[in-house]
Amino acid sequence: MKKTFNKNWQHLEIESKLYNNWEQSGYFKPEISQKLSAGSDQLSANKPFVIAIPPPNVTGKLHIGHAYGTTLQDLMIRYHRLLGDASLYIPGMDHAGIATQAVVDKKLRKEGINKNDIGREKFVEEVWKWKEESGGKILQQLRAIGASCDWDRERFTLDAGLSDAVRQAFIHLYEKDLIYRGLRTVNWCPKCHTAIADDEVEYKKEIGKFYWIKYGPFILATSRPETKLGDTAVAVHPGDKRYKDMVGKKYMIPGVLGDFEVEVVADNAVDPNFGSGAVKVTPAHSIIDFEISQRHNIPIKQVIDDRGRMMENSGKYAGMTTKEAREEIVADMMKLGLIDHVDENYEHNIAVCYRCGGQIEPIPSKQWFVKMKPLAEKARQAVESGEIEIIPKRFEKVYFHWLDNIRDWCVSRQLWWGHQIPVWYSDSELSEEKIYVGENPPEGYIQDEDVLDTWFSSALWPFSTLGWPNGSSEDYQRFYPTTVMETGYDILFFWVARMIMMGQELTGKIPFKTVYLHGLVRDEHNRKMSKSLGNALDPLDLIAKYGTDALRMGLIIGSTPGQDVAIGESKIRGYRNFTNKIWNASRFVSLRVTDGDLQSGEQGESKISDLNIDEKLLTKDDREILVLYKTAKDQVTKHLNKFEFSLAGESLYNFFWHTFCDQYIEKSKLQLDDEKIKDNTKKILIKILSESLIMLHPFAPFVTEAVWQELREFTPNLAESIMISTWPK
RNA sequence: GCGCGAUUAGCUCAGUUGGUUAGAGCGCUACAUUGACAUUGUAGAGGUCACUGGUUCAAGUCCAGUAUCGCGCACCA
Repeated sequence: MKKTFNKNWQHLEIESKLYNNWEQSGYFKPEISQKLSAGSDQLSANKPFVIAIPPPNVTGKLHIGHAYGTTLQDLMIRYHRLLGDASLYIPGMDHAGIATQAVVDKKLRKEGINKNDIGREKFVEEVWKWKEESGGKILQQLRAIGASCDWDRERFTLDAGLSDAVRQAFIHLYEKDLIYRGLRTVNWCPKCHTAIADDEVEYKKEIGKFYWIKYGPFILATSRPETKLGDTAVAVHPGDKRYKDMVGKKYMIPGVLGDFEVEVVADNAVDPNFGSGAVKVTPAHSIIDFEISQRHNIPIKQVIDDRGRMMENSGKYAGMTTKEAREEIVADMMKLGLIDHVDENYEHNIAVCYRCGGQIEPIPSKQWFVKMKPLAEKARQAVESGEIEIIPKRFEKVYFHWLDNIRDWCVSRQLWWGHQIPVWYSDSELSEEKIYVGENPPEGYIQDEDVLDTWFSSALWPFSTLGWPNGSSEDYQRFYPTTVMETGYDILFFWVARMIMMGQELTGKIPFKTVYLHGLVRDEHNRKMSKSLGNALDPLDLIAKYGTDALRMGLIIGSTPGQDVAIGESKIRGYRNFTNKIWNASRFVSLRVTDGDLQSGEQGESKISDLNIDEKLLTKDDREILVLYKTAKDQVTKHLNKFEFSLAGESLYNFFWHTFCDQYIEKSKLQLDDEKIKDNTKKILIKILSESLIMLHPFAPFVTEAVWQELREFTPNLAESIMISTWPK
């Protein structure tokens, strides 16, 4: 049966078929390169190239940022597969603790179900049900982007293997005294009803009131007068002469609930130039104040509870929200003449939860913390020594700064969805008197109710996905450490730094050699994409309209690591034109080489028996294109090896379109009519076309494969798929 | 307050270790239509590379400073 070439690249009909073929043929597996390398039967024949996907949250729909990251990852994987490396792209998803719990909670509420009525077990069951329904969609979307993942190795942060990894990691850290339980003032989100880590707190500018209050012998300022009920000290700077004689003394302070005693301490945390230089200290409801209290042995008095309401010990204010209590207390202080004056337009930052946007109420709470200092030192060393390279390099400075100022990481969360902490207590008060950390708790012990921060399991991702803690598992042995970690710069601290720390501590190795950080995707006017602006682009819409290849090229070309990328439909449309150019150049070559019909697109019968070009028959134009081709090929290879994807893509684009198509194909039209050099010209066309297709494949996997299959009809020795062909030497 | 980035064509951005006439996409102008492709081709217009100073035979690129915009971190008691 004769093949016909359409006039245009029909991405809609063909892309998913090609993807299914690839997946079924097993080309996505790293073992394919073993099969291909002739005569080699040992696994070590091909050097591994491994990327673990940044696992998308089960909650979400893939947005264009995912498409960008996935494209970069898949580009590297496909390039290395063509180089003959044993390339493994590990797919998976993240259970996303708070986010997922919130989504399912909301969904159940709509159905009139309160999670507290059905209880933990039932609720978690509901989340699993929801995960099964929603999770699959994301994986289909990754396929649509062309991600050549080995789906047999797909992992989920809450599956059995990874849960085991989390338990082993926790136990290891506990045994090495790198994780501990402590009562501390932590960032508490009353809405999510859980503690969160320092870096999960965001700050929002707000105009509020700044109250200058008469405070015994002091006048001092506060934006939160309601916390006065929990004050236990006043702090001043050690060098502040104004208060020198007062340090160490105790004073009775008049308050709305009667007088109370505070001690004056000197602490460097106080800025003598701000306010009056004297600070009221509320250890229970300010993390800084808590730290001051620890240094000076000051008592902690909690007056706000975990719902953000005043507690029993707050007299007439008990039960009020902090906001209500503030108004009442201010009014009462006015009456008592305790307010000196008020700044009405005081601009300050308020702490809000990164997840729900609700205001953070610091409260004292028993939580688990990871000791970060010892881990951070080694993590610093790995990058400093060059063992790990961060691209672009300037992020190394950001990384160092974060590590140098690190605080202990609060890893326990008061949620139900996640890895329950593998700690058991002998008594129901969950005191630490008798505690068991491990896997086989003694009879009658009660497990800690809390779960671990989502990022705790994410931190293990590069090795937990490969079989760790089973150090002798084949995948772990062969593919760990992974090669490249490609992700957004916005999660350098949340994720990348913690993977490095956990990798070093738990496996004794760095988890990856190169960190490639991409930027945020913005709209074509460089504005942040958002629902409210209505400028968010849906990658699936774009794929349907212009094809995956066009989207991929549009995202890659003209973008650079660490820098935000602006993209709009017009850019993608431009690259759609390019994918069509690839299709049509191939159509031309195919029809002329087989002596087919350019009108109908019907392929002819002629075949090429061998591809050896006769040097003696080369025309001036032939020589010229061969030189230009070689230059382009060297450029592209060089750029890809240096992670310069945009430049590689641009070189290819320009060579293919404006050199090969615009110049050589035009010249070849004359040569193909000359019997003497006709065959040689065909060979040159095929050589440059087929090799260009291979180089274009990581950028535009679908159209290159579609065309490759056409070329195989009449060209000897082409691999059964372009995916597993060989990068031109 | 500390740190980082950006400033290049009308718009959005590339520009690798300093080296001829500074590039791309989109947009714009003129011409070309049964010719692989109009999702095209040919030709073209459009830039004092934010500003000031310095290093150099040579600076968009390196150094110092200024301005504007953006981001991160810390703090705001």
